[in-house]
Amino acid sequence: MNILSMQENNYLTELLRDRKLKVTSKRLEVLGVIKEHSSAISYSALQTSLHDFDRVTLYRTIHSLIENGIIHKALTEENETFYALCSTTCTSASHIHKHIHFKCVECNGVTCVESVHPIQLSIVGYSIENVEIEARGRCAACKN
Amino acid sequence: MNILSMQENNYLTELLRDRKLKVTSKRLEVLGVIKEHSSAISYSALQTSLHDFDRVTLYRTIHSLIENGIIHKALTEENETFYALCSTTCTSASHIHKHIHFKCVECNGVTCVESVHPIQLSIVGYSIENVEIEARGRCAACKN
DNA sequence: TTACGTAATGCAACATTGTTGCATTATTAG
DNA sequence: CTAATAATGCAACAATGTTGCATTACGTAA
Repeated sequence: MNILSMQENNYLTELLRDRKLKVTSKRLEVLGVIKEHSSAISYSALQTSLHDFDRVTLYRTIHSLIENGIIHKALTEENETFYALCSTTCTSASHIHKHIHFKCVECNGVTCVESVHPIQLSIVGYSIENVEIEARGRCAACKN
Repeated sequence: MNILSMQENNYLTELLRDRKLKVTSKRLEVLGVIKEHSSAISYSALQTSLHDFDRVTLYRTIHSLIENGIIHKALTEENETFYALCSTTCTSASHIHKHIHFKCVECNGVTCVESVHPIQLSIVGYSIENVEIEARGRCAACKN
């Protein structure tokens, strides 16, 4: 293990310690793959990247990482689930994302992007706890 | 068949004819169930409501209804898929919804609601074709 | 550092939904 | 009414979700 991956490892270890989660090799593996990925990673890509990894362990690992505000989910119309690291402010109690999940119809990538203007929603008679926004179109790289 | 259900039937028949889809009993059944439901209906509820209905036929029926702008999909964090009738302006070419999919954390119902203010999104360098918004919270009935 | 309590993991098993190919049946246009 | 074509039913398989339980690994306290 080189210095770079050790630093990586330390960062992810802190992430888990902060949430009082046990630091296990499986969790570090999953987080490592998600973090390496520049954009959100699909479930199938995540699974493919993890060798000798029990499916149920992956399922439960993803769950606990989501529950504890370390990663979050993005859904697409095609019924794919994507995962990405949360911002550092997320916890199990406060798991709110202000960004948009953008799916590029060209390269099929999903990225978390900030909206130019803050988004304010209100619905008469309803109380809103959380809002998720999915946009579809062409990303900067595929636009031309 | 009473007069009410005949009218219902006629309305749904028109819906299919307008999109050049063959009017079949299976499609009318599916549309009937979705239309009866006051809010969006989950896949499992839809399947349960349809007796003696082949799973593949349901799958393909849903697909063609979506493709032709008759129904649309709403996704939830819990990986459930909900379906609801589109507004009358949807076609296969233009399938854009301006409303919000609201999931009530109390009654678990999903409803299509209009936002108080029009929603304008833009992301620097990206071209946006469509936007879907999912809100979570308590609906008017469950709020108190 | 070791031992213990507890949480994580691996395995088996099953459920749900997605998906394709192909033979059969029903619908629509003429 | 008939022919062309699309819809349906069935079989089969794939992907992901989900639970229970035995085993293993982690973290804490001494």
